[in-house]
Amino acid sequence: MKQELEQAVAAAVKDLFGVEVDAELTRPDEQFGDYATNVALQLGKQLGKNPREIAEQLRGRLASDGQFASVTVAGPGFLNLKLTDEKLIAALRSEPAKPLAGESWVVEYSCPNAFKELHTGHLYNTIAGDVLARLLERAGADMHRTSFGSDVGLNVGRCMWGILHELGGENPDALSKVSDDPLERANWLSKCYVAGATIYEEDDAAKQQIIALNQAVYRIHAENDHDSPLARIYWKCRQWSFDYFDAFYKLIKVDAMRYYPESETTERGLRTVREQLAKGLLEESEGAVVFHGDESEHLHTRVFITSKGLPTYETKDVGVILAEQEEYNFDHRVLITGNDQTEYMRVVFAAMDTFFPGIGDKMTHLTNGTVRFGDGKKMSSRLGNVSRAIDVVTTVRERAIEMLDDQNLLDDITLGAIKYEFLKYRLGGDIAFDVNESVSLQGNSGPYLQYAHARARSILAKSPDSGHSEQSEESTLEQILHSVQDDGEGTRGDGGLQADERSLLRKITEYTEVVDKATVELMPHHICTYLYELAQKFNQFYEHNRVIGDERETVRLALVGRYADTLKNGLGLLGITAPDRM
RNA sequence: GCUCCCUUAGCUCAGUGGAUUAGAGCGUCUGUCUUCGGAACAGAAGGUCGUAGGUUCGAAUCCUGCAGGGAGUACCA
Repeated sequence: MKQELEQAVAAAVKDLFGVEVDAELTRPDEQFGDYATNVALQLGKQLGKNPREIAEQLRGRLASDGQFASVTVAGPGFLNLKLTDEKLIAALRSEPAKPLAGESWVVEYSCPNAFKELHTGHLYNTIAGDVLARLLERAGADMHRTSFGSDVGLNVGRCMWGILHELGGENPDALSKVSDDPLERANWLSKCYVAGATIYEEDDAAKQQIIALNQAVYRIHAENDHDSPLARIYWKCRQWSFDYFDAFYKLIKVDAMRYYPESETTERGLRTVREQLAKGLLEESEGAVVFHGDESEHLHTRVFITSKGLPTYETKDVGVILAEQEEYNFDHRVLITGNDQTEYMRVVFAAMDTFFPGIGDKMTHLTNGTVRFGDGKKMSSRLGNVSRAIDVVTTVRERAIEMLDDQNLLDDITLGAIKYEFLKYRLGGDIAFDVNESVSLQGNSGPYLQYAHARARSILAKSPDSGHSEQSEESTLEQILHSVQDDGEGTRGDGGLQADERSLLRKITEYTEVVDKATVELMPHHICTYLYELAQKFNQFYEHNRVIGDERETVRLALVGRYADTLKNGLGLLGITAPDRM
């Protein structure tokens, strides 16, 4: 709809002044109209004419075109366009665009390391990634969700030390004493990790053991050892970690990702890096293989292979990117990490683009900020004293239990609260996660919107033909059109729809524009902002207008139905359920 | 030191070239209502958009300096 109108304005400009122009429409304050454009101001300079005169001429042309109830010139030359009611109703037919149809997209997110627990940063990152993937998928992309983490390295050595300590040696059978529950197993592994990490700092003998264990794990991979006691422990606990990831994703109801363990991608990265070294695209410096970032672009130098011959994360990242490219032949890859990796990733992307010219344009790096809690305290990622993802879920769930009558809705509300609380902030900056606010039923929260939805559904349930409360789009549309025309006899002069009805309808028609914007900008928070405004608009309408039993019941029911569907769709895009009752 | 990011109401945040009153939520204060789910609605108070300049018909939004905060800055991830 918006695009169609923009073309109409551009055509009018072409007709009158013979110039091509990108007529961009914005949504002005409601009192000014449904859309506004500043083309006249743009043209003023170009044509050497007074912008107001240009606007006046355009106004004349557009006013006669039939789809506008009014066209006005305001201020220095803004054009405010108000659609006819018929046109506004017709706008309900437009759907969000599918510009990515036929394209292969990879979104890489979550990225937890094996042998460790997911912390709050992972939770935020996972929820953000899940929603972005869903937005892109809705836009038509052939979507591939991936995740990348370490299953080798010093942190694994630390954990293995703790495991052996717990088991009393290389004693794989003793693992049977650990719980069967994936989440509890993860907790057990985490305690082992903390024990190892602590003693690594404090005891030199243990430190040497951990270093040896780390090397042993590399050997297990190199020799494909599945038989030695240590190998049996390693593979089993690694699998526990993977099972735990899946269990947690299931718990928070996000789609599973294809997980690339570092051990699977390192070799490819290493091979590639050595090839690039041979080509002269990387350099040897002080015994290490490094990439010198272009200083004019403020890129720094990073080590890809250490002087000891070990691959760094840079090399492993090269490996994953290539693995994803081979597996999915992506047209675009979106990576989401914490914002401390911004500069690091710029160098890796620049290096990749040097190795494989053009691939840099196919990759986008997004970041999520640090999560703070209500008291403003930041989390430390050292030694395991981080705030765990599971603790956030548990805490919010406890609050939800307190305030909920129907405990069957516990998952819906808990996850709605958590997801919305993370998603409502613009992606990139640090955020404050307020447990109390997240579960609040008033204010800008997930449960508030879920409630707003349930409230509307209950009205629909009271309607005469409540048997099919989720009517097809066409029948809803037809109903509104029909009713406007029928009821219109007396009120035709002021346009069929009453002010409050029109105002709600106008807001509903913004939905597709907001979804498009959120997708193009990769910014899900736009949807949150919009849904909240939509709910407020509905409350205003509902406060002042009776639905059931009113003579305008048919129109209003159709509006309420359309509102509820829109809210539900929007929440669905955010991965939040919309129960019919609460 | 250098590089990048951030600074909008008491708190948490939207708004990132457009206007007529810079918007929300929470908190504070006031009103409405014998409720189609009031978990609502209406209103008030609260901001020289960190600061000083500049560009522009027009700046919270772009540029520069400064202050405060954060991150990164070669063998960690």
